[in-house]
Amino acid sequence: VVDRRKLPFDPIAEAKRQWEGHAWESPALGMSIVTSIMRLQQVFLTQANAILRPFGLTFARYEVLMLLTFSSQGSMPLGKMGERLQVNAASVTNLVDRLATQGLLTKSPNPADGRGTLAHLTPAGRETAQRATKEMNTQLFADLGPDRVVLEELFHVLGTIRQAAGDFE
Amino acid sequence: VVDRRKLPFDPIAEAKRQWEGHAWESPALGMSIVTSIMRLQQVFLTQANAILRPFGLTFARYEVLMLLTFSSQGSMPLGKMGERLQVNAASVTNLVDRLATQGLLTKSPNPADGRGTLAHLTPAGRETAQRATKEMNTQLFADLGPDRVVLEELFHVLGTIRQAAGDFE
DNA sequence: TAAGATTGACTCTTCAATCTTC
DNA sequence: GAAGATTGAAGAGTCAATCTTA
Repeated sequence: VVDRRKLPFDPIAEAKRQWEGHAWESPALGMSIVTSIMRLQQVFLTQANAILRPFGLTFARYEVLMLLTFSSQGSMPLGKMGERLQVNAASVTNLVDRLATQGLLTKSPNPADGRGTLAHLTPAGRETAQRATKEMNTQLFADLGPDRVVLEELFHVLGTIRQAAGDFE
Repeated sequence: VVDRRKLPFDPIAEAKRQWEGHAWESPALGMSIVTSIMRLQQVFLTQANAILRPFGLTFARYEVLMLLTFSSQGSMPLGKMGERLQVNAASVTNLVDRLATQGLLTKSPNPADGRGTLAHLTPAGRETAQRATKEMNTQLFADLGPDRVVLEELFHVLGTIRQAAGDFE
């Protein structure tokens, strides 16, 4: 599984230099940050999926499970889940169906809306989410590198950019 | 195309509060940052692909083109491209084949290694990359929201995290 | 044996089209 | 008509297995 070899230099910093040398001084920084985000997402996703594999989960399905865990009744309409997770309705259907097949949640018609569907966490789903979170917390979330103060500031800046990009109001 | 509706609050900040309320105070910040990165990548990717669509490109293929643009000869072995872009060899094959079909690059055996393949930028490829970059610079990279000083610091912190995650040495 | 590249299977994502119900 | 949900198609990513050459 050593496919993504470690480079002896930062390829994005190198790209930034190239950009600055091609009369693109101004957007070079933005390009570097967008590329860094893209790369970091891949790294995190790979690590998360490796941690979640023993539980039969992927990061996308883990997020669905955690969303239900945090809901008051352990259930939620599919449309609301899509809003919260910011994913397409088609993705929600796909993820929920897989989790239902795994017995981690059940689907049922929404009594409040004949068009809607409700996803409801099963005891097995709650149990799996709990155990998976323990691993995610220790193996991925606990230590990203920089210290707490820097990470607090980072979270704030990322929020500002997400807001500027229209992710929320 | 208004599928990803804008929420009146930040769903990740909400998740952070939930995390902190479930005896996971310590990893809550790391979870929030990982999730923010995941979400921001989706937002950037969607915007980038919308900008690149008129050129018949996707962000992944655009990166391949730009890498070749910056190489001295306009050509590079596929394996080296995978290292630089930090993507799987299978992805490189796929992307290069698509770009070759579009006439934006050509494939040829590597004279220095009988096992290898070289991708070489065509004039059309160089032209397309140049025009696409103009749009990417003005529509995406030029203004991410925060001012220059904050973005410089952000780029540095992201680099630290990528390094801690083993993206480069 | 190891490295470069390719293929096929699987997951996740979006988009477009469709069906049912409000 | 609009909203909730589903389906199918296309793109991109991983992994595992394979083929060829060093």
